[in-house]
Amino acid sequence: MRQTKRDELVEKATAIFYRNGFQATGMDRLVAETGISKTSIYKHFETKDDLIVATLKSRDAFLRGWLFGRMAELTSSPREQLIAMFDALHEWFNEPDFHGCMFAKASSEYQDPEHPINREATDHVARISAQLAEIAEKAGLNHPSELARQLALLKEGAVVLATMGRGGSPALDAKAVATKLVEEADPDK
Amino acid sequence: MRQTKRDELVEKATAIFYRNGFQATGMDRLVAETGISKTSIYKHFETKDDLIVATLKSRDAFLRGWLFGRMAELTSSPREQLIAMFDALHEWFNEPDFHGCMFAKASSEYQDPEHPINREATDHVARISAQLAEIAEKAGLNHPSELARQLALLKEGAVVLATMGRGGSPALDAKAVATKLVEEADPDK
DNA sequence: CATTAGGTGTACTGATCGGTAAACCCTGTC
DNA sequence: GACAGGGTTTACCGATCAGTACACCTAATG
Repeated sequence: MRQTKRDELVEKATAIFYRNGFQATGMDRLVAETGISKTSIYKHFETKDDLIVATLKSRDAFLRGWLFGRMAELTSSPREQLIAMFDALHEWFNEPDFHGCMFAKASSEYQDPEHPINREATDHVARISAQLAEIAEKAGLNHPSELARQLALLKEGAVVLATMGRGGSPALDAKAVATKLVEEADPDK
Repeated sequence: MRQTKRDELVEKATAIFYRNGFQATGMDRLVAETGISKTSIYKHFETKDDLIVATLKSRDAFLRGWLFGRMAELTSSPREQLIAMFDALHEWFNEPDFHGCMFAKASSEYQDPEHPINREATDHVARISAQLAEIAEKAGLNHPSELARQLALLKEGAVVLATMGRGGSPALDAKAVATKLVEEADPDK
């Protein structure tokens, strides 16, 4: 019942795809870097695309778990969590192996909205937005869904600029804007 | 002196790469869809990467020209232009052949910061930020460079959500935030 | 001991990749 | 009328692509 080999494969493949890109990573390279035979890989996944989808599911669980977990670590107040998200992002951007958002890359490389890989990517951003809206609601702020959309906007923009920008601290720029937005959505004036 | 054939190639290749992705588009397909022979292509460009860089330069000139041109059409006031950018973006997102930002895709597919294709992509966002800062300065607003960074944040976030989001109007969400930011940067309180 | 499940290595398939070679075909200009 | 530049077609190169076939190994279970 242990499916450790499959898990090991997904975990290693996630890292390799993230670092190296999807189309740019051949199956032979995957074999070489994971030490798992191609036969074995294709016993667990019918196609490369299936494997990619699995890595995205894994990454989605990890990333959302980490982000919202870190926000909860930083503060227990839902209202402050919305702002603390940008501190968490700041930490993420400054990790030495930060290479942008894996889902943005996936969506770039597989543009067809019908493609399961693209679906997985758009699912990820939808889930993040939904969680933000939930927190905004819990915080009792005005127009929680509008606020969540705006915070998502800032979050995605910060990721892009952290990836493609030249220096600076986009997460902190975003935090400044987010702070204003949250203050304005405060029902107590 | 006429380099019409080269221009025709770059123009057609830009559209194909934008619609189809870079790595996913083979040279044979480029030949088939442009009607230009491979020999001819390689007489103008040493490698596929060189051609890609040329398409990015072309797209950069077109996109920035269109965006800032449209902003100027919508209003002559620099201050209002900063806000009108999001109306222009809204128009762009709703064009039937909108497929996201070509430079984000380029940066996704060629992650190495030393790679000329990645450089071209980061150059593009840097140029946009610089132009925004220039306009903010001209508008006489407070902290123009900070404001420009925040507007760039909103712009990139809107592009991502327009590409990967599910419906909604991210450009208009961003416009609402941008309006507040510009108002707050007004030196006359 | 026999069976079975999960793993391995090696070798291979046909297709496609980026890029090249060579012969030819116009259309202008000296 | 010779020549040259820019274009064409066709065929090809070695490398790599995703995916498969097959024989073998090993450890747990009956």
